[in-house]
Amino acid sequence: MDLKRSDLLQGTLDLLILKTIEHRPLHGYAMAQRILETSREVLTVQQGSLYPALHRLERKGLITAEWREAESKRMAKFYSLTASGRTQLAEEMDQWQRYARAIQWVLQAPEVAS
Amino acid sequence: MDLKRSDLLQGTLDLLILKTIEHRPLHGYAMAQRILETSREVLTVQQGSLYPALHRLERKGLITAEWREAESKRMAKFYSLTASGRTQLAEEMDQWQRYARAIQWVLQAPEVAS
DNA sequence: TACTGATATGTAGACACACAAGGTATGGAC
DNA sequence: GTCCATACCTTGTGTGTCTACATATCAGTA
Repeated sequence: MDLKRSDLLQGTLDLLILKTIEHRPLHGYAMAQRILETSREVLTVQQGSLYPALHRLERKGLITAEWREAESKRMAKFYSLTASGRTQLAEEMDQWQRYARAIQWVLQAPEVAS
Repeated sequence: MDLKRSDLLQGTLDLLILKTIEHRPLHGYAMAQRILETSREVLTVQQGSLYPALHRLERKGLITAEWREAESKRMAKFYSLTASGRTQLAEEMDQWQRYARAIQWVLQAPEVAS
């Protein structure tokens, strides 16, 4: 009924996840918080998007999981980048820059002379 | 089989189309050419994406079609923005800027102190 | 004791949309 | 007469995000 648009552009979630665990392992819940925080409250990652994405990335061998105790004293699944995950991250960052620049060019294209 | 990734991020095609006909009506085929050109060969709009998108936008009342003779002397369907299409364009440009900025923030987030 | 809220993980089903692959037709060049 | 660029279109498929739901633990509090 409402015109609610999807929060994330399809294809960018993987990039966000990989980037967020670039420097240290995090569990899913913390990733979502971290992304919300670093995006200054703009990007909300839904749990129904996050967990399937994590499993997908794990199946692809880009991240690995390990159960550890979180700060909260509760067990949580910490994910970290694999070597190929790191390569993938670099590629996806590159592609994003390229893509965003291209869109920008279209949006700023000078009006054509009639 | 090949790792061919999708050329366009889902959700951005409408924006590209609306922007491309902002200042003058164009037919579908020409839009694709124009987007390819203004994006400096980065963004390729497939016909199988373009035409359904045009029909979608027309159904939503954001654009209107009119058969006219093209430069090529052949009949072609020229699309132009409606008033609500113009509003939508402004909104989508806004949202894109907001979104791209947010991604950028995540990608440039300073490493957390351990 | 029972409750509430934040933490933490997960699944099932719906839906949107870009894609590949196929098709039709016309006009100009050769 | 054949080929290519132009111009339109549809069908089916896959991917990925969303909503909604289910489960469990722990801390604080009434």
